[in-house]
Amino acid sequence: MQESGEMYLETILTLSENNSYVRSIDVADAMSFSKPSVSRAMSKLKADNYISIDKNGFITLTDSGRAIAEKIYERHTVISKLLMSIGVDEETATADACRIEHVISDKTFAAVKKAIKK
Amino acid sequence: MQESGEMYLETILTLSENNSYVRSIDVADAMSFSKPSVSRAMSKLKADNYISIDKNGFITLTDSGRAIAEKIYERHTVISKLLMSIGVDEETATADACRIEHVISDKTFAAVKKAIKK
DNA sequence: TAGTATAGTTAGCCGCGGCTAACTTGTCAA
DNA sequence: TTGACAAGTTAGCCGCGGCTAACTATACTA
Repeated sequence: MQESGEMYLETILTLSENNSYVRSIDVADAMSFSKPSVSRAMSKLKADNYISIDKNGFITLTDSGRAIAEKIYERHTVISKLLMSIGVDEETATADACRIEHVISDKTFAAVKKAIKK
Repeated sequence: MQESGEMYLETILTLSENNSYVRSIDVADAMSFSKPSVSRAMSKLKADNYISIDKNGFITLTDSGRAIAEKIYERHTVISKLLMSIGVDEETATADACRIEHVISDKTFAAVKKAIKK
């Protein structure tokens, strides 16, 4: 799983929470990517069994896809909060969290979660 | 400046501190990259005036190259310390710092430096 | 019913940044 | 002097992940 795949899954998850369905075009709009870029990405995610797509083009996360999406989303929220707690403005914190969330190890994230509780 | 360019400059800086000269082959060994990969990267860094290479193949950072290398190196050390201070083991902290150092904004890094003083 | 808008796909381009194979160049030792 | 090793370069391959152009298919509307 590459960083880009994680971003697609995370986006599908957040769109799912706010809408009754998610299509490729919704992902494309949300991420400001072209339709073909998203179409190809969805094909790969489907081939790897991270999402399924019904005959209407409605996208749902599989268990393994959801596991990744939720993992990344949790990191996103925790890292954002951590950054804001040390004085980073929300916009910057969100943008940076979006990049950090993909590159830190499980060990480090566990330590961050522990630290933020105090 | 891409992440890979930053890594090359940072590596050249650290090699410079420990050795009397730095050649492409030293960078290749340090980063476990092939000679051609480093050769091409050095050509680009030289074209963009981040390094100069003398007739012996000895590489030195220009002012702009050094500025970037030192910026990244400072981030590396600060982030490593931060992670270790919350209980991450040194190896993991170093590896993760190596990735985080390239993706955080100046604003966030400033906040991290401020926070770590306390 | 015909025209138009929307969604998706296919084909193919690009820059990035790794790689190998193979060549050149220079140095040093037998 | 020659042969071998070390360093660097050139040419070209690859996967990644964006992109546009152009096509198809569906559905709504005039």
